[in-house]
Amino acid sequence: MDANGSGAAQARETGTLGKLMVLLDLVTHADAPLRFTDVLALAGQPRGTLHRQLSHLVEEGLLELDGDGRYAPGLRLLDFAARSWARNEFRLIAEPHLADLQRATGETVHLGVLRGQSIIYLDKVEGRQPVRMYSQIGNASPCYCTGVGKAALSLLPAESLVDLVASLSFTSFTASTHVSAETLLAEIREIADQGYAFDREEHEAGICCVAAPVWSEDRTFMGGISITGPAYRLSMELLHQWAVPVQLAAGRIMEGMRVRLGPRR
Amino acid sequence: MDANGSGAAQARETGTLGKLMVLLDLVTHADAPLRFTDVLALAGQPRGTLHRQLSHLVEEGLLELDGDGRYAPGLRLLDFAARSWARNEFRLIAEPHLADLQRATGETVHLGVLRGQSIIYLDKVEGRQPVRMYSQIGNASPCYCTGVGKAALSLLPAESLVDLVASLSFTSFTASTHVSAETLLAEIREIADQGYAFDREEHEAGICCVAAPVWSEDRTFMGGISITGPAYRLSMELLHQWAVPVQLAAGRIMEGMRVRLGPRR
DNA sequence: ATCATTGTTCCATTATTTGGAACTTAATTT
DNA sequence: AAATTAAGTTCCAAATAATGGAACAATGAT
Repeated sequence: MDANGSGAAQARETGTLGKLMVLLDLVTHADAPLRFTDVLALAGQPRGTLHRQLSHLVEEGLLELDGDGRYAPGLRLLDFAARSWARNEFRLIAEPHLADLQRATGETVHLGVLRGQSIIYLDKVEGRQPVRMYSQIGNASPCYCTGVGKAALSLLPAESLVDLVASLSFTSFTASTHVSAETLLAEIREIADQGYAFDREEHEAGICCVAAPVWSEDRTFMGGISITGPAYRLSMELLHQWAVPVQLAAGRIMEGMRVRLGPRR
Repeated sequence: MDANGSGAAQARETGTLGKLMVLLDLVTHADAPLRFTDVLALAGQPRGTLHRQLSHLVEEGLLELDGDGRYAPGLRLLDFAARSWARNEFRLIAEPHLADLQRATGETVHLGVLRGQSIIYLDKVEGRQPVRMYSQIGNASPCYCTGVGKAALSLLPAESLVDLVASLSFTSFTASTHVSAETLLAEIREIADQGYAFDREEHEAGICCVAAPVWSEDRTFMGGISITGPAYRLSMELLHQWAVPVQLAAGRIMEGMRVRLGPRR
């Protein structure tokens, strides 16, 4: 939970839109469709106001209201997302290099970028197992307990890093999850020196990864790529070996970005 | 073009949100990131107003503004969509039956629902080829030239059907695309009798399919499933044979919905 | 049948959005 | 390099939309 960047209910300077987005967040983050009364309790707004807001969201297809009067995320969001994804330049450039890395290692490869306090996964290339589409793509995961997340944090200038880390609220997903700013910052410094990051079962028990940072020159995209797999198969020794190919792939992606986007700036 | 339901620039009764969604549509439907001036020309609004609206959308992560001052769809949309998709009950119930159908035929199977004038694809199960994730899922396609779309239309009560068809603006994607309400309505009537629909290369040259309608009891979901493939492999004779298994799979999905959702109503 | 809960509509008040113009910055031309 | 033009940003009184309390309807439980 609290996976997305909005986190605390801070007042945003986005007027009417901000209020509606809070509601959209609320409904999409819920574990099941919510009744009007449920939303009422969560949103803490006057009934009349809330009713109109929800109506507008439904009218626009951002939410859906089923026959039982329960609100669920709307399918129009899928259409928007499909477009957003299909045309994303960072992903388009990275794609072949992710596939190469997958073939070289046989394990699952991810591409993610930092947005607020979260890593949003842009692509995933899996091995032979039947792919569960959408499974990871689009997912927002915390930056402080994922390989890509920590790699991304290592790209931030000192001040931004401290600010961002200070604003985190740590959830202990496993026994190894960072739960303090101090230990996290210490590891980030180490990652910045080394040029690669590990996830030692910090987000999900039994899953670990090695990641390298990737960024675009204009800093629109700051994220990373990772090789992920089950801990029983990916020893720390193996992950250390893979640090090199991950960094090389990251370098090739950045070179691709430079060639593609550089001339224009 | 005009793939989603919003189609004509009809004034929506959704106040501020509606105006912002028009902008979001505009930017996400463009073929490339748009400069402020481009959006200005397309939206036809005062500069000051537009500037604030775009700022709000960017602030909320629905749009992104790169270093060159170009607006692109925001990645926060991916997060919303991933949640919308992950929890969609219709898809969850249909999934195993889609996989069965894929195995039985060896061809690609789709699940889609009608939203406005568009079919939004909720799932796709492909054969052995490496799956291009997101490739079709989330995509909005016209209802009048896809198998799933025509199957969905055959579920509508006469009056709604006529209204919807009247509001369509036909684009001739191939030589076989319906371009008139009359021929389309005639085929829909036929489909309603038969219980299955074909796409004879009407949306994409060389691609055809057979589809059967699927709906939930409360009519929240009206759509269909299809077996799709290249015309050279899928003769009309073969598609006719597959009409039976597609209809059977559709029936099993609906039974699954009844069991899962029925008790609550 | 009655009461309690949930969901919807209404409207004066309040807050936000609007749009024109002035202003700043960046790009282009002379 | 200076002048010119275009692009992008900020400001504020007027227009518009959102708010929230209360009354109203629909649903469901006792």
